[in-house]
Amino acid sequence: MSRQERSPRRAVGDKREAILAAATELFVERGFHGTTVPEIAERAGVGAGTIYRHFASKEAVVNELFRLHKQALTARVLRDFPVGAAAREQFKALWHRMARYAVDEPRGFAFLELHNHRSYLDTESLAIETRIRDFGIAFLTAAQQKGEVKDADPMVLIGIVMGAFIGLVRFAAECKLTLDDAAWRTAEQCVWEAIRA
Amino acid sequence: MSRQERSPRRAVGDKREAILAAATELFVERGFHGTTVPEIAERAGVGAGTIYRHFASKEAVVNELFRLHKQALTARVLRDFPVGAAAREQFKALWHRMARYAVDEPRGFAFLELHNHRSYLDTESLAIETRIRDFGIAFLTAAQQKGEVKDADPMVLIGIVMGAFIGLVRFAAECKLTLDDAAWRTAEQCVWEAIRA
DNA sequence: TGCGACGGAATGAACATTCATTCCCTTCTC
DNA sequence: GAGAAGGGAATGAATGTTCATTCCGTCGCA
Repeated sequence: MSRQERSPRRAVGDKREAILAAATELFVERGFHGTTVPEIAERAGVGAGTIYRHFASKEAVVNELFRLHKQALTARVLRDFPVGAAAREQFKALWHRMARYAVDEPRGFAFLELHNHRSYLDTESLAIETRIRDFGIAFLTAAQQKGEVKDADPMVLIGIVMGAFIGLVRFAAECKLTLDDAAWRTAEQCVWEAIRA
Repeated sequence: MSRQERSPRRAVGDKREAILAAATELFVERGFHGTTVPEIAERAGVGAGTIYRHFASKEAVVNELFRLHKQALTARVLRDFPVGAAAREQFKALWHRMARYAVDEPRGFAFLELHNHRSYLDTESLAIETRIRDFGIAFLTAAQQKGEVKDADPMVLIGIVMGAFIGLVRFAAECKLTLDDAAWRTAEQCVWEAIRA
């Protein structure tokens, strides 16, 4: 509380945050079309009209969320990437950064893995979409040239790796089992063995 | 036309099938809540009211679809399973049966992997849901006892395997690349290496 | 006291579902 | 064998509901 003296407009930011948090939860639970604006307002503890004070439309909310969460994930994964390291180390770095994001921001992660977002994302959101994938493909291709990763189609490999990661998180969530550090390391080793040369 | 003389009631089955096929496509494209009943009717080439002649509600349609597709997949995977074989052979059998289903019935597969179906599936549908998973866990546990598969938590392993499979199919679909037999075999080998002891 | 953020009832559009009617096939009558 | 009658499937305009969005009176702060 005390640190908010600075900004007389603190309530603005607070409500905006509350709306985004409530919308993330509800979109994860029921999907975009299954969630109503009054529901978002209620969970956020604001009036329905207030949402339109901060966002142009329900679509604007979902696009803002997509960009925020995707950029948070991308930033974490790409920051200080060990450029010169061996592929094994690079893979470990990628895996554990994604894992930390999935653990720290379970709702954000679930939101991103949600649907066929396709139908309501705008072009800017879709452009962000491919950044991590392109990075992954570049990593795999480089590792293949060093002979550290299997010489299969990089598309197949990235599908396996990303799928395994998402599958693991989803499965754990469904079975309500918490993945500890050991489980994450075990899984990382398994998936590395799937792609190593 | 001439071959339809046999069954005066042919239209009944045909329309029901047409409704289910149209609904599968639309649910895959737009999700359950994003699809309207009149849209389903239009794509099926029937009147909106006709849908209610065959199904009690939109929810009944999606539950029927879930059961049909899930049972088709389950039947394929479990039929003539090589009970006595080595884990390596059993895994290959499981993988290639799932692969054949995904190739033969891409819409059915996409439908099953769709959502958070949770919110609109009835209890009967949810019960079917777990059959393949339970089978997979039994397979993994047995293989672990034979020392052929890594001794990690079976939940983690099944999450990786199922996730990798789904990720592969999704990725291929998104990039519009067709997986040929060789790609499927390569992927199978990769994923086996992820879990083998 | 004035200004702008806020809430939530009001609004119009879009939806799932219904129902009076049409259409087509079968069967009965002559 | 032709024609009329009956019945059940199909239809799509009509219905009541729910939704995204708007509007305006209220309230808190300066």
